[in-house]
Amino acid sequence: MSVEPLSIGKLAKATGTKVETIRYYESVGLLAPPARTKGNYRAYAPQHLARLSFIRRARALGFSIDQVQELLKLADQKDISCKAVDTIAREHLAEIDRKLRDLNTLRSELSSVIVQCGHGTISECRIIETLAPVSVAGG
Amino acid sequence: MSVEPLSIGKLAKATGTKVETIRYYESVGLLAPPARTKGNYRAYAPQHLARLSFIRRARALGFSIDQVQELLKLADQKDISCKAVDTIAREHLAEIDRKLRDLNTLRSELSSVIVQCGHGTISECRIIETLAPVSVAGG
DNA sequence: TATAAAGTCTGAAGTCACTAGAGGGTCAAC
DNA sequence: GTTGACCCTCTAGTGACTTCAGACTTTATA
Repeated sequence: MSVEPLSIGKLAKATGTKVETIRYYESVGLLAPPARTKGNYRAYAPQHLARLSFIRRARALGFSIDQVQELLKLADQKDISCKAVDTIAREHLAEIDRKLRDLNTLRSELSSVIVQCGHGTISECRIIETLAPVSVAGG
Repeated sequence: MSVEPLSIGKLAKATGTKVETIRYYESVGLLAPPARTKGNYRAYAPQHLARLSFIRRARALGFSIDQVQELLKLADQKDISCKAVDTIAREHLAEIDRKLRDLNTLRSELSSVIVQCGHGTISECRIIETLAPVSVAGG
């Protein structure tokens, strides 16, 4: 049972990506070139959809294109050893944990701002301090 | 008790930023211009350190410079109403929650890869699927 | 005190990851 | 058979830095 191929426009819509960005990803080797129709239109398979979704989300999380490439390699580990997979995964895990910590502290500060505003109080907003690890002397 | 001002190089080192990036942030109005020494060198106060730390972390989390500006405004709410603070904070909170969800799914997939590699097994790596919300038909 | 090395200054050009535009071809629908 | 939406390639523009050139300041060493 074969699946309908997607036009670039439909792929764009399905992933919330601009058409130009998809072509750009192809040009830098992030997304494999799809088959072409008789009229030279790109015809994407479902794997492209999954892959592009992943790329977009990983990019939105602050991973560089090179890092996304590495993560994608993990997914296709055929030509990569278990040890290499492990190393790459561990490195990314450490970075993800840093990001999670930062996001959580930012989140809790923002939501306390919201709560206080809801009560009509403008309180001290300590957003900056939450992500500034160094203690600031003198005050 | 006054605090030693920081040179741009020391500020850079303390925050893991390049000197040029700091000057760039000043040029786009993200970081306030510091005082200058007799020799026209930038002399940063501790507030700059906290602020720059915040900027770097927020950028690493995928917030644009404009968004970082908004977050910084929340911290200086003097000239901004409680309602505006609330609105901006809520919007950012929604985005943060999306990022947290994505990071958590990516994290759990990566750590299961690590566990399996630790046992010497290369299992199916489902990283892509974790961040590709759409179900892929045909297989 | 001289001077070399390291750090800083401004301004302009280069890079990465897109984004928009020009000029033209393809295709479904009327 | 032509109109309009969609697609093609190629080039240029934008945001957020990064690098470079040429000159000045400060610190370390002889």
